[in-house]
Amino acid sequence: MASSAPELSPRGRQLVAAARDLLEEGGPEALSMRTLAARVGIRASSIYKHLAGREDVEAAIVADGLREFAEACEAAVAGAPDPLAALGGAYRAFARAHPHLYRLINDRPLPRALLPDGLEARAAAPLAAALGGDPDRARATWAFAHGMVMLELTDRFPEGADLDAAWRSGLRALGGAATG
Amino acid sequence: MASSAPELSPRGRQLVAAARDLLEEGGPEALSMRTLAARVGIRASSIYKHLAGREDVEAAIVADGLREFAEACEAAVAGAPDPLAALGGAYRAFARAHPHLYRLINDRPLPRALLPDGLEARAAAPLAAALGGDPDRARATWAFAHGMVMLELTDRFPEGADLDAAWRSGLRALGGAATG
DNA sequence: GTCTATACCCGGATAGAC
DNA sequence: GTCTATCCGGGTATAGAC
Repeated sequence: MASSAPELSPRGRQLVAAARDLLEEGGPEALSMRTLAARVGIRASSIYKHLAGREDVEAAIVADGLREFAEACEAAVAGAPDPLAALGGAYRAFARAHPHLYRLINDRPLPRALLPDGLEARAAAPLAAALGGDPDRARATWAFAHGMVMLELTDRFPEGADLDAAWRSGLRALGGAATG
Repeated sequence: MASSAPELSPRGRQLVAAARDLLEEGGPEALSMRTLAARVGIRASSIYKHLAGREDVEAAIVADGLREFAEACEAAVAGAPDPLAALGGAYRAFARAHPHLYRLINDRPLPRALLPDGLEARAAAPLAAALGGDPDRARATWAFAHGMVMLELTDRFPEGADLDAAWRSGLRALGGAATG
């Protein structure tokens, strides 16, 4: 079972926010204890009064990002005529707006022990609801969305590929009735 | 246009093979110029007589791995009654057998300038053929396979999830006729 | 809580002797 | 082609003064 993340001091929250900014601006290489300290005007050694280390910093960013992602998905499906299409659009939009954050969250194992209880399930719920209770189809559709986003972010599609059309084609196929 | 990779000396080939072993055994962190040199019994500085640097080493591993992947896909579809299912099985089997190699190849931009001409296209051809000329559906199916593999490798599916069933569900949906 | 100073580890890469 | 020696950079983390 996941355990709730510990409360952070104001300075701790400031550090996490600055760390996220550094990550989103310059990718993982841009986020080091030294650069993070410099961003908030202290020394690297002082960070350890507020956060246990780099893993703690990253886990806090993941928790914030995952919550925002869940909120975006919930907002997208609310009242949408085609929830699956709305969800796909929100998924892709989040990844394109926050590519480094998306990869920090989704491209490696989750730091589950450092995340708030229930957050992972909350993020997964809208897709499960849109697929109407077929968990295999929901997982397949999640994989499709994650794969589309990762291949786009890593520049793997050929020049001129119509990614909107690929999204439509995939969601149309996967959104149909599951037959086994 | 991609340019052919330069020929390697026997020592160069030995270094690339050793580098791939280190990667597959211990992941990216296990592959450094120093560990690589130690593996073949020389000093790190001597590597630079055979390879331009780390990027060169990684590109050579990618080229070898991508060729092997293409061969595995070609073998899987040859004479298979259900080419798409065969391709899916070969795709997942390769990723599970070589997780670190899979990620080196597929989880970041390709070093196209250092790869042999035509290799990227060769690796993509079997899937395009299995999807019968619908490029959008082929891209969607590629994304599905990549997503399934990445989510499995990064331990993102819930405990007890039936991944075989998710693969079947996704491939069945995506393999149907494209309608738009 | 922050500082200075420091320690330790790792990495990629180069110069020049042999 | 290999070596030694070295440089530079990065990272995490700690001790002790203030």
